[in-house]
Amino acid sequence: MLMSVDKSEIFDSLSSLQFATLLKKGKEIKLQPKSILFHQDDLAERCYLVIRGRLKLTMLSKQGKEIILRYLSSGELVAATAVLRNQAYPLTAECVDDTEVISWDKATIVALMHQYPAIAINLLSIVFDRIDDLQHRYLEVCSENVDQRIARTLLRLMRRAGIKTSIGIQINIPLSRQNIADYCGTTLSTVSRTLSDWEKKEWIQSGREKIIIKDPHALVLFAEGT
Amino acid sequence: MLMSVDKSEIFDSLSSLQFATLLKKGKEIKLQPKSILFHQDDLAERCYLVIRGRLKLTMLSKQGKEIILRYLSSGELVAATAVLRNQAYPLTAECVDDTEVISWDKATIVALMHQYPAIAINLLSIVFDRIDDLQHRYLEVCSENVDQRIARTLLRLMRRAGIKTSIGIQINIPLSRQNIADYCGTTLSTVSRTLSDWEKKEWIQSGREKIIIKDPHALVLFAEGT
DNA sequence: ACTCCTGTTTGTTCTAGCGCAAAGAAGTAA
DNA sequence: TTACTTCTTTGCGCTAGAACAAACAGGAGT
Repeated sequence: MLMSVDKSEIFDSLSSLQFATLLKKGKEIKLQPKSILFHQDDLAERCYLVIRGRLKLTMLSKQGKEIILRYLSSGELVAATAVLRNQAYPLTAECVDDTEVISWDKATIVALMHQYPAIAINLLSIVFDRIDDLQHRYLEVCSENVDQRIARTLLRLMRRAGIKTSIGIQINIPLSRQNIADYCGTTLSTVSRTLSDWEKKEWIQSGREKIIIKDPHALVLFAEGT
Repeated sequence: MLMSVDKSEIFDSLSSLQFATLLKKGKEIKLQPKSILFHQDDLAERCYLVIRGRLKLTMLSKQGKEIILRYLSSGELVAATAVLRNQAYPLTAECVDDTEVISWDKATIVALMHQYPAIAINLLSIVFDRIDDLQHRYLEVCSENVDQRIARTLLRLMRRAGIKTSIGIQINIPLSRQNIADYCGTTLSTVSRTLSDWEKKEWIQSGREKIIIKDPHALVLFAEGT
């Protein structure tokens, strides 16, 4: 199990001994697919490191529309900042697969950060990635049309969760049309139409909750608006 | 001058002596309105603390559309994360008023964070605010219609830069219709139409680059979709 | 005063893409 | 097998809001 976690950026400069202690201080939790790790607006008491599986992070708007902010996989940390600030979770974390996480409470995390200052600095680096990602997506949703955004979404997911197959790179997350729509701020029908179109062009091949990208380059060009 | 800065969150738990040393280690820069502090895609060599005035942070999309990410005022830090990671600035910072900033290079910032671990932790807190803001705006742009977003934008700016006047709360930033459009991902014409409408309803009063909010409550209700 | 420049208003046209709905396909459980 | 549930495709109408353009207005400089 350690194998899969020790790549985690947050604990980069710790020795394996230190890292083991750290894991021991946390609480291990196993979760079923579709179970909720925590709900948006609940008070953030613990933060979580994904050990195995995948989490889907979503927000719900006042009008009840769900948007997907990010998929997390093993080695990634969630809710650290909310916990540090004694705030409510700003989003909901739901498992997509069988998932295993380790959690720490605020006191432990703060103590750890003072003991190993590198943790805070590494955490900054992670948080910056999120900002960067969000800023770009915000830019996209403000300045690009839906099809381009769908293309970028597929590419993004491919990079984060792609596995090679004989005919292309498959996105290794069960992903419905609705999910993609929630991910890039559009509707199910539009995604379906667009994907059908790309399937005809042989850029992708898709089935029920399954997408294989056959021609990433074509998608990139399309996303860039050419 | 220190007066205006020592509220800055980042250096919360430092003594005034420590804080003074810190300021001395930085380089002071004075800038004219409309001058550029740094450009998107330039290599990030220094980060900046605003002492006086205001910065406008923008990103440019590949298609050449500008979006406004945030206005910064005194006591706020920008580009710390980009500098820490030796990356390019992900955005452009432009002065809106006469502005004064202090800058540090990477080596200094890193040294400071190791000397005073509280800085990194405070910085985390700031960065989290940005994420929170961005996530909410992302949610809005995905799930709300333009008018609602314009309302939220005005309210947001009012909270960050509002000053009381006899007839309402004025947004103390020179703000054109185009700026508002860039801020919430729409077009000049739409903003103009919407504001005209609200002016008739006496929710706001506006002139050239000037907006006074007369009825914040009405705007809140409208933004919530009621 | 006049001119220039930059911002604002408003009209008109046009289309991307949303909303709704109905039918089809792929799993799943009995 | 059948019945069910959940996902997907596709058609059609409709409207929010973008795009373009022309006229208008407020400041700054001379």
